[in-house]
Amino acid sequence: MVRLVSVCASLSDDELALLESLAHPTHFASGETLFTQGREAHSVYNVTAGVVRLYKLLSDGRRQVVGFALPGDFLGLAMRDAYGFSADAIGEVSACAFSRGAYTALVDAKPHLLKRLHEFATHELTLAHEQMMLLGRRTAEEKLICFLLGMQQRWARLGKPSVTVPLPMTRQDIADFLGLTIETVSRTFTRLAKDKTILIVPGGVRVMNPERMSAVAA
Amino acid sequence: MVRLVSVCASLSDDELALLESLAHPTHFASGETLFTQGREAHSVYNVTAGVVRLYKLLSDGRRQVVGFALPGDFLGLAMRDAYGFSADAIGEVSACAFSRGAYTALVDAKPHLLKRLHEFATHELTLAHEQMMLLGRRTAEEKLICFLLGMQQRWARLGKPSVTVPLPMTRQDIADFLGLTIETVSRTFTRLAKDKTILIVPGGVRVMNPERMSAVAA
DNA sequence: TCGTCGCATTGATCTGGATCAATTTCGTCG
DNA sequence: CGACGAAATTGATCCAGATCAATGCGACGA
Repeated sequence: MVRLVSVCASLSDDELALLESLAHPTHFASGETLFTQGREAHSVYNVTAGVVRLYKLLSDGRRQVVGFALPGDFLGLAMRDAYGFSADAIGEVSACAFSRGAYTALVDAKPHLLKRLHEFATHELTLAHEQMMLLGRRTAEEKLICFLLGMQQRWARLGKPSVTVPLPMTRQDIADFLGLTIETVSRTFTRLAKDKTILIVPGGVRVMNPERMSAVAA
Repeated sequence: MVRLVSVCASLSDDELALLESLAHPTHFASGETLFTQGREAHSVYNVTAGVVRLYKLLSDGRRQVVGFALPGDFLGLAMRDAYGFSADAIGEVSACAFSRGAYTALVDAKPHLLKRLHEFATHELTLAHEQMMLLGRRTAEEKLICFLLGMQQRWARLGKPSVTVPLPMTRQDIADFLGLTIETVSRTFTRLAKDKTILIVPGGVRVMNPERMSAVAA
């Protein structure tokens, strides 16, 4: 198995062995559901390949995408009785599943690991605060640009630095992440492309004017 | 000292004694700053009395309030080099301060405490996801109603259940929390009062029609 | 090759909440 | 009490982004 990214990077060999013994490697087809908001939380997942859409629904169908999980990300950490959001695969996804029991046992036995998970959670919280700023106070163009730069940085931290940002999710997913409509996302992309700020390519976007984009993101 | 709420509830007496020996009781006057976004993170705080406004600023002055801390809440947990947001007192505030060194030592020494802090952080993350749903997908009226019900529940969990929700923060603070303008907040309050859904009283709001409010919050 | 089904784009119009602009209310201090 | 300043309310108007409504455009199977 590929060495788990992020959380396991600082573990000793015996801790890593223990972790791997408890992990169930799992695979999900495109569009398949990892878990559903409100259902009993049976497992925690560590994504090893692919992208996962995390979202909440309102009873009338309005959707808010709360994040996109990339390889290395942990899902379902809240670990109360029920999952707080739904998760499904965008394209093919591989993940390591830990049963709730295995997870809590592991956490109790290895404070070291708990510390890493806590760091991961506080980092997530920081990102959530930035997303609040974005949702509450930024314009459509700023939202799009911050999203593109954010995705580019995340891929870069995973060892895939590139001026071409892969966007495997649909325009609707992006709209629901940024609190916009699909039409506004599409129009804003078109406008940025006319500006020569970006170039729209199949499956993603090429960053053409990073200076201007960074300036807008401030 | 009053027994610290939430995090310390499940600690043994010796752990509690250790915690108290490291805590610096601190007091802040109305409007005083606990810490500022971007500054070096020297302390973690546990609020013991009063309400704290947590917010992020954009370079052009746009503000997003990311939360209001009530007694029992922990601030500055992210504990990277710099604070991720600013915090200042709404009215008089008392808090226990822990130096960064004391905090990390404590966390390393007491996995039990770390587990509690981690639970606290994951709960915060769940609230942050709900706030994203609110900011991205709800109308002004829904935002206001969810905010009022949320504050009511939080006071209730602290042992102050009441149909009158105290609102020590300004309309501007509420607007910046909900991603609205002060005028929209004011108008929406007025409309809800005309509906007899709420009654505006000095320093807060009285919930008159909880059924309708819960229905809107869905 | 063609038809069809999901996206995505583009255009026309509408509207919820923002912005601009006065008041009004309230808390505080001389 | 009366005057001042900060916060809140209310009204008039505007506009960014939503909504409504066609197309466009691959990918895929027959």
